[in-house]
Amino acid sequence: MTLNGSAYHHGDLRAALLAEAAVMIDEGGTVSVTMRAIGRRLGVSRSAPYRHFADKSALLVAIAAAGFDRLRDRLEAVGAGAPGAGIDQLRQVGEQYVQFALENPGHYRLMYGKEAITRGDRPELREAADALFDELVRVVQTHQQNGTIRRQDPHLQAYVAWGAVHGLASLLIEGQILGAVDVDELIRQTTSTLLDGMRADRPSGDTR
Amino acid sequence: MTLNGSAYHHGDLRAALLAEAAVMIDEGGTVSVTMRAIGRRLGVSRSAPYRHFADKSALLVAIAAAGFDRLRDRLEAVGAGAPGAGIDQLRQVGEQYVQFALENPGHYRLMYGKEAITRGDRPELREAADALFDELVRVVQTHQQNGTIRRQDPHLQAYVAWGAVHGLASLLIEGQILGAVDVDELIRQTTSTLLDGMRADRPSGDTR
DNA sequence: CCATGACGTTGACAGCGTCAACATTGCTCG
DNA sequence: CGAGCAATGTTGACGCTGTCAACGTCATGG
Repeated sequence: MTLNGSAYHHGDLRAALLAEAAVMIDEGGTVSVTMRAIGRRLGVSRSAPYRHFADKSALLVAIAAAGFDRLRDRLEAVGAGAPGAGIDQLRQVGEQYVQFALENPGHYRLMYGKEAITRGDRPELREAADALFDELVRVVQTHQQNGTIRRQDPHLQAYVAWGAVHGLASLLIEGQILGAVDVDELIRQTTSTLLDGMRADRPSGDTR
Repeated sequence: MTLNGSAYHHGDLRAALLAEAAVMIDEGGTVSVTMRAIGRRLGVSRSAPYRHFADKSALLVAIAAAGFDRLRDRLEAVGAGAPGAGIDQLRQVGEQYVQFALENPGHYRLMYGKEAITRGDRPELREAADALFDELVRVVQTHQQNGTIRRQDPHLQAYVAWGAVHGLASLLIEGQILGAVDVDELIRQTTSTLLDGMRADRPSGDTR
């Protein structure tokens, strides 16, 4: 690969496209991301991006997948410090999850919003999302073993937890939560309620 | 108003637009909804819709707001039968919430996805969403009073519950939950965990 | 009975995603 | 070292979109 290249050949346009699109997402949301506009901002012609991504959706998929990777890294880092620690660690994982969404609302929306990403299954995206979920399952299993939470199908429990933090993150990002609510308190309350429920010795009511 | 009208004047185009757009949303998602396509399908010119909606976003807002109304009606209906009943009623509210999303994925996405709806605050949409949340708060208060769940700031608790069901619904709709998971069991597990957490006498760990 | 306003249509414009044809470059292999 | 090939970038074009302006057409109330 060429480091710089002439004015004609960009050098590393692929990386530049990803970076610029990411900036645009944070500035004006996925809606503002336009193949032509990215090119314009990078001083490149409108269809140069098509040398690196089959279509707009492929570009967005790459960015979304990278988002899943970053989020997974962040959650992994929580457990890295004190492996197998207790309930505070579980709580931290949940809080970091929501925090990530709050810090990168545009990215987060893109990761979960199928609207912008057409054309059925993009394996790259699926794998990145699966890797994130696997990390959640791992965390759940660890804390089942040390008795922090009830023993139970870890996949099921991981989905429940994922849903809780994702839902909160989503509501916050979409501006559904206004009023005089202390966001930090709401996050803590959510993780507390969730963990209490995951710790309870038996389900409320029968499982039918 | 005219009941039928000639071939020129449609009769009740506004309602027809809303209905047709709703159908299109369920068929192909919000992406497939196009001002021109709606007109085409209704045998009307491409800019006829602009006599009834200022722009595309206004049309989508109207549909999304109607969705919130329908969802609220559905949740209200759960409580109407046996006012103030116990934990089974609470569970039912949660399950009906998720069920609504599963039955109307396109609508549900539109209701919560700010992507398709531009131009800042549309009061119509905000009011509809607020009305839904108010209903959730009411349910929470009722069940606090009859001792089903812990007494606590009802708004906070309603947000937690909303987040949990919304998150699950969202993950399901976006196809994040695959594998050999029994969806019904997952829904039950989510409501069980949530309700256990809302019932616990004190938060896990201090509230800090 | 006719003017007026509500409703519908057509023409036009700019912006978009994307393809095809073409230009330019750097790297590889003889 | 030089030729050619593959990678990369550009321009032209097409059909689609949202939306505005100018223009028909109709039902209705004064």
